Amino acid sequence: MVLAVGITEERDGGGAELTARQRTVLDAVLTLMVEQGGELTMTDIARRASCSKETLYKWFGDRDGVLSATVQWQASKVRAGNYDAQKLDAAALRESLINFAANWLTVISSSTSIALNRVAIGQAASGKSDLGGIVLANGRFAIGERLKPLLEAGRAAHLLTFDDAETAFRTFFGLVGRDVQIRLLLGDKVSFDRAEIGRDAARATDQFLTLFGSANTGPKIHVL
Amino acid sequence: MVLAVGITEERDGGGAELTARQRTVLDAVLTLMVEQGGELTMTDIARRASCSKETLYKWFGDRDGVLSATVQWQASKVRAGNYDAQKLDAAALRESLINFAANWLTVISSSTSIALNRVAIGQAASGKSDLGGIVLANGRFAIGERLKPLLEAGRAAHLLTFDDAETAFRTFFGLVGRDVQIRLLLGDKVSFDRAEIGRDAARATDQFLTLFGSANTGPKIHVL
DNA sequence: GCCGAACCGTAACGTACGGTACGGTTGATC
DNA sequence: GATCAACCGTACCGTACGTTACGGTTCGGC
Repeated sequence: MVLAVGITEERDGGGAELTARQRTVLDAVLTLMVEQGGELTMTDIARRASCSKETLYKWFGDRDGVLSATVQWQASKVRAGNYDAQKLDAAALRESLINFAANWLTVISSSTSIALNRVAIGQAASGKSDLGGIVLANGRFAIGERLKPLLEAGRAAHLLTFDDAETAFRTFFGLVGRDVQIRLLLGDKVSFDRAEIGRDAARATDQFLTLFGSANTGPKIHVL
Repeated sequence: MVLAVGITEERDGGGAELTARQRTVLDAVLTLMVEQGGELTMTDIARRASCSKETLYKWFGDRDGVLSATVQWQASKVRAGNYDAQKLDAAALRESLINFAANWLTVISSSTSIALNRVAIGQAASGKSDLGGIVLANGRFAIGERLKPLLEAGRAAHLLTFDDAETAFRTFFGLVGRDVQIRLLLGDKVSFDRAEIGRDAARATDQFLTLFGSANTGPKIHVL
């Protein structure tokens, strides 16, 4: 729950201690990020959120605090439920993996995620207040921790074969994401509707099962 | 010689028309990007390059022009030779793929590439002067165009099976890059020495061959 | 040796923006 | 209805930085 945020910074992680008003302010920051990219001034934020700059500074300390709180606020909204896999057979495993993949693709192709990652990357360049770490912890690493139990359940059920869950997950990550995220971050217009996401998720999952599935339980049809 | 800085951008691609002095200036910008991240002021650049700001503006128009010229200058240096594959057998194909993968991993994990991508992504957020497009064209898409002939030669030699070279390449891209690039861009310290790159390149290649290799020519040993 | 072009170093200008101060308003508490 | 805290809107301040201007120096051509 509490996110360790580097050496300094020990803000709460989930936004649980934010007032409703503060949450609406941070939502305003989010929409502003999406609308005009990383270029948000404190004045912009104050105007959009209909609050005074003084209040912003009182609540969040400085501009960096506003950005940091916004990233964590968004992160706290993304958490999806874990898939606890009972009665896991090959079909259930495949379906769960496809769900994970589709979910992930939906997240990274959302305009909110793109804007947030851009801000965090821009910040990572200049070094202060580890937004990149927060985004990683709530994106890449969070999904890894949520997926690993499923992979290990698959292994326990003799549906998957691998030594290291982390390594297996990283391959899954690569098969699902491919070049999508970097292209989106660099401004490439990638059309990505629901149907396409579903197809990609299934393809990535079947490729993953080809690589890591036990001999007797490969995918039904290997779709290239 | 004079760089057009208009709406549409129709700059020359390679920096072939830059004078030696201009190239050293752009190299100074590159090292500055690496050293202090996206935060470079015109004064910084002028001081580091031992040139006057007036000259910078004369040569490149404005700050954006400097950044854009720098990105293209770096891009013009990255082009590596194509692999023309004669007498292609399974071993040669595998070796070429591993070379591609290792090369690519080396590039994306270099501090220059990271700095450049960060600048381009930051710019992509604000919209003006498509640095993201330039980086994509010289990174992701350039390597795609260089790899496809090899893939198609592999198919012609009945070593690979796929319908669409683009799709096959994107899977290869995902297997090679996995989460490396996004983690590096977000500031995660990923240790990545030459040995590790070699191992990753081989693993990704063997996974790719498992997925796309013809039945009779899989990888020697499937390394998970 | 003179001229002009190119360029360096630095100073100066204008503005945008982070951060602060302050008067006015709302709303809860008593 | 008096009091007080929280907050809005706006004006204000200081500075950093993009951009321009200018005096001084180097250097090739004649």
